[in-house]
Amino acid sequence: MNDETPPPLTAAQPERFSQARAAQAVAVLEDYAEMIGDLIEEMGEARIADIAVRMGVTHPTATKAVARLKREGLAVARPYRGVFLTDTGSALADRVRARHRTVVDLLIAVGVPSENAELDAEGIEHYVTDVTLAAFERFLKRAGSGPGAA
Amino acid sequence: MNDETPPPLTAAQPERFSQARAAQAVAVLEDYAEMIGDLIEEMGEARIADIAVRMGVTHPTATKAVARLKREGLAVARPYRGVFLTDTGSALADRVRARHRTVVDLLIAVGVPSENAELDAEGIEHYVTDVTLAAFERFLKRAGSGPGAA
DNA sequence: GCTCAAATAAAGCCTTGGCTACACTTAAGT
DNA sequence: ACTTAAGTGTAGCCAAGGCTTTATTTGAGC
Repeated sequence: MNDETPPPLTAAQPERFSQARAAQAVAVLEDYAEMIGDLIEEMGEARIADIAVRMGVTHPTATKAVARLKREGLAVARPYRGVFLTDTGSALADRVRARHRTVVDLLIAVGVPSENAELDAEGIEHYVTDVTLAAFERFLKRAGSGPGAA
Repeated sequence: MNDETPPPLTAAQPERFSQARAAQAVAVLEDYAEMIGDLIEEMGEARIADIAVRMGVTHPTATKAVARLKREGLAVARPYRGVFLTDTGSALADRVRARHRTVVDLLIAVGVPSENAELDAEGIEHYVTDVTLAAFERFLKRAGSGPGAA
């Protein structure tokens, strides 16, 4: 194709984008799982209506999301009853919550205003891999006792 | 609805998610624009086939993306000819590229291994708002001359 | 100048994640 | 117990962003 033509392709490996796309695919589920976990903790159960309000979507959209969660084995629900998380779903929610906090803390630590940190973290967190998260935690620990924390 | 029932809703404002969703909507376009910019710079023009390979998608998918770019006024293309960026598209590509670099640099600065930094930045960058980007730049400048850079 | 392969386009399908409109349960009030 | 409103569910639509399959166009080679 173009391999022998003048400029040699510098091979920006497409896995990058594949990975980003894959991350995006689970992002929404993560958000819903976390939100449902919050609601259960706060109100004892998570109703479709509340989920919808919190996520800023309409009821049918929330219903669809819950259906996906059920299909993935993350949630259980009986018709016209509340939604609950499975152990897997609950664990996911906890992980997501912890990661969210770490991301927010890191953003603040490097000087992002708190309000913006919360907002940006919502999108960013889904793309923070374990390695990066670990680095964030190390940095926070270091910055906490060390010099240059903002 | 639930306002008067026992537990008071702590109002996790849904704008957060709306904003994240909106950011996600332009993320793909940004990636394509940047990629096309790269290709033009490297090879003089951006062919559909090359775009597809770089993005890790099939040709029709690249074609569709280009159609979207054209619709948004970011690119121009004549059938069976290469794809080019408009001034707007070019400016977007430049902005995206710069932002990408800043995000990668920041990740590295806080201790994320370079390989992971590149990978994660691909997803993260689209959610970094101007305010946060500015904070990143400030941090990098400070860390460059200051103490605690990893 | 014809043939044929490679590149592009066009068409049609799938899933996700939104939406509106409508149907049906539940549960509350009288 | 009946009525009725609120909450859920279902159906059907849309756009995005993938895909495969099929047609068309280009342009290279003979």
